Amino acid sequence: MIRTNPKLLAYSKTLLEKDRAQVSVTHYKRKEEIMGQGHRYPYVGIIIKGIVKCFINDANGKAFIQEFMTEGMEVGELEFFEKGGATCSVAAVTPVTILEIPHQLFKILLDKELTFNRLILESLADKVRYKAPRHAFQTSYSLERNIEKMGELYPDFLKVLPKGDIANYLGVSARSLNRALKTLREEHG
Amino acid sequence: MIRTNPKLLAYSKTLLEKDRAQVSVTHYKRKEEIMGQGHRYPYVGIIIKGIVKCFINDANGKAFIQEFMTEGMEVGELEFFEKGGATCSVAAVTPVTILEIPHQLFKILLDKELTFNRLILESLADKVRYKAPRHAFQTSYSLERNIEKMGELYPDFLKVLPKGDIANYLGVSARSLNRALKTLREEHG
DNA sequence: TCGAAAAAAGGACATTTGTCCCGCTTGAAA
DNA sequence: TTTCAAGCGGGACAAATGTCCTTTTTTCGA
Repeated sequence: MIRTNPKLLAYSKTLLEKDRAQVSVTHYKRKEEIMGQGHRYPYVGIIIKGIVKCFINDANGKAFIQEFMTEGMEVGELEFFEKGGATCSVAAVTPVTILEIPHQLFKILLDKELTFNRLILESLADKVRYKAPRHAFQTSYSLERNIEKMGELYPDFLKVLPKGDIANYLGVSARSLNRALKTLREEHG
Repeated sequence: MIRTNPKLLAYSKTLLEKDRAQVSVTHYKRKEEIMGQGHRYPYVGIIIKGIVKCFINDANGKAFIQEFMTEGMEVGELEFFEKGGATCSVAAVTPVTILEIPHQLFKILLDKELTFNRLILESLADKVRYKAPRHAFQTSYSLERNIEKMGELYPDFLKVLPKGDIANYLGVSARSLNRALKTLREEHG
């Protein structure tokens, strides 16, 4: 449930050596905004370290978290392909390091480097593939079952992620999340 | 809410002329299965005509519809990038015509034809981009509001799509859908 | 170190949605 | 034409979730 992309991370590290002059690295503190819904950025980001949340703000001010991401995941790549602002906001959940690839370089790599091109294609395919079961599961099973599932995928989630974020990821209110957690506590340990 | 891809449709039509010998065209009847979850197919499909639903079957036998798709949309492209079966099933909602591009040809086009490569990248980016607001909206607003939204995006949806499919798309039971439709009828016309 | 602010937990009640029915309509196959 | 399965509509009740609020705990900056 915290997505990662080892191949793209590895490629990013070679980029950092080979094309160091053309890329930059930025650090973000916990809770800091990395990208804002509707804004535009002249680069594609790749997470080198830390955990981010990618979310949409609805009209009522509530956030819906699409996914949590960590090493090797891209942010802002959708905006490279379609002009127009970001559809999601991205914020740091833990301290985060981002590699920024300027659009200009991104285009060159995409057109000239078959390896890079394929990595990006696979990364996009992966994001599409992942979203299907994620949302299907959530609407089909009980909240308790979904929480257990998170625990299987990432045992430390309760320690690392704030309750509010977990609730927003599951698409329920904080109250419902608490209720479900209590039920689970009473059932087993 | 019924997704389409005009650019890829246009490209497919040129493919049909230029590489006619290497591609094939298949017709499907209403309700017929085009791809089955977990199965593998040696080609990528592009919808030339008709409406399909792309869905996941959960353990309880209920279906969750990811998206409805029509002209120019791809099916089965995710399986090209990762070996392993399809994550979704695809079935015809109306009579459907599919252009089948064998994996072998798909690979060649992807590697040699920059235009095609870019179309596929954009198509994937589009699928990712679209899923964020779709699911965010659904969990944030009332069922009635979601139904109204469908009406704005596709006025004929109640005539074209079976009620059961609409309910599965919205992630609610048929009973809830009916209730909401009744409420809407009582409110306005 | 203290105090304000944020996060967490949960009570009480309202609302929404699901489940399980039953009866009506419709369309395709015998 | 008859028949039967599938789709549609809705009643009655149960279960899940949201809203609003209060209290406690934690965190972090002055």
